[in-house]
Amino acid sequence: MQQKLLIYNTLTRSKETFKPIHEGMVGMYVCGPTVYSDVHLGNSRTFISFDLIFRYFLHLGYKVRYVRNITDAGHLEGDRDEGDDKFAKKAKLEQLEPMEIVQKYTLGFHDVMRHFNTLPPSIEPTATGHICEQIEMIKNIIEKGFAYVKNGSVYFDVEKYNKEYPYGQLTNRKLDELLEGTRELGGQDEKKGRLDFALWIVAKPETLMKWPSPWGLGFPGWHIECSAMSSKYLGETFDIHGGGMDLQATHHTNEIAQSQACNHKAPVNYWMHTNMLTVNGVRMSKSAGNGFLPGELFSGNHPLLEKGYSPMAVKFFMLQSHYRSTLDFSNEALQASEKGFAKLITSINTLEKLKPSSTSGISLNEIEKACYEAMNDDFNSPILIANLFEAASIINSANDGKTALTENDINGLKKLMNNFVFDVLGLKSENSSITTDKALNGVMEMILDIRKDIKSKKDFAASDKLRDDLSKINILIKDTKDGAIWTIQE
RNA sequence: GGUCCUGUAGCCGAGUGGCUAGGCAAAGCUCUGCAAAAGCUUCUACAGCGGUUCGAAUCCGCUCGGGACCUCCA
Repeated sequence: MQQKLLIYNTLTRSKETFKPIHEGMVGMYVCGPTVYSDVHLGNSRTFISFDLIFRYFLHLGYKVRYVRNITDAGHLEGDRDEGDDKFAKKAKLEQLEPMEIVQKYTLGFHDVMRHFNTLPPSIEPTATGHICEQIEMIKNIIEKGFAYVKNGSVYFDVEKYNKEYPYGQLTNRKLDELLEGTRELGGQDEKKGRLDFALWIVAKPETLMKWPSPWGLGFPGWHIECSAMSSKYLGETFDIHGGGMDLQATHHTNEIAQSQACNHKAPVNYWMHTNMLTVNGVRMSKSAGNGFLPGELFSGNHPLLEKGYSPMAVKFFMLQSHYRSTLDFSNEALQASEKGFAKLITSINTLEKLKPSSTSGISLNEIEKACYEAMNDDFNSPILIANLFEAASIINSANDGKTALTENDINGLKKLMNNFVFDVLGLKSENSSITTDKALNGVMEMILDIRKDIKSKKDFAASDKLRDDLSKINILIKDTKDGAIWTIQE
């Protein structure tokens, strides 16, 4: 806890020493998914990155309130503030109630997160569950004079806001520059300024999801939900707000404006943004049509995939790059991670059978220190992993009898691997003979014993048949110099 | 057009003034009835051209690539 932790803050474009508002506690808000379709792999990367951050804070002993929302209303197809929201559109398409869409994809999202072994957030609030809070906040913004009502809709007045606060501070841009980049307002547009965005949108007769408000029936704009829910659960100013880099320019910029307009203070101390997953150098996204679904990746059922990859191999692949760098997706890279991950896990298993020696040939403290230094430097997981491979190499060397480890060393290595591989990185062993099924374990022990007997009589035909037959029911036998081991192939 | 980011060995990726990650692949070796694993060793790169410096992949300038945002997106 007394360690100096550096965090790259988008606001200042530099690494800053993390100082929580309340000693020993962290308030963190991360923009969650919009649940109108399946989350793809790029979305998953963001949540895996923040899972790493969440886990590291926990490991350091912080009490963390991690809020990650579910956007289940009010997210329009375009930014024109017209038309139906994404849920209603999808609902019509699939002939379902909007809330059936929400339920379906929320469950799917949770399933994916479970596969990736991410910890659930402390609170997972939904936009539809916080309509009152959003309406209250909009009322507040109107009272403060930064929003105006037009035909049942409410818009945020960006140009007025910018006279008091720097609107484009998060992307380091001035209002004039932003204005140049936007499209002309159509004649029928209700907005006063080109950059103005909707806080509340009037319902049309065909709108499915709508709520009563002081301005009539309607539904909230996209940005207001995060401001309303983050301030409700974390306070008017909280420690960390995260999300994908693509949210920086619009969504997060508007969040700051909304909160600042209400409370006259900055809502967030540290803004953290994760970078994009790319395919052949181009960002993975729904609109580009190059999005992989996690399920396709696990099964290998996709034209661009040579085979399936396990969730942990995919997660390890992501953790081998820094969260602020783009990461390019390819079969080759994924296979490299799959093997590297297996190597790391194998070394951890090897640790169990090491015999302690009376002398020590290593300096465990140095490796441990390097691991913490890596994570304290803006959550540098690639460097952490490099150090863990260093530890793996020591373990292998000890197993070969080339390095001496005391009992203390071995226990220290176990603790190190357990802390960083399982707790901080959130990885888990996938294929192993470690099963809770006592009967299966007993039977396998017997079979291997019998096979050992057969082999010692050099009846290789019989022993190979046993191996082949077992592999047909997905139990793999490998003969090592220390005897045979078995694994279940999933 | 505007605002930024980026170019690192066959591939993926850290590093941001001197100590030159790591993984995969490849080659050689060890172990080995076979199969499969596993282990060890080797391989030294920073787009190009200038500049600053005792010293640059790292700082500055230019050129050439790649990408993001400014429109829904994690």
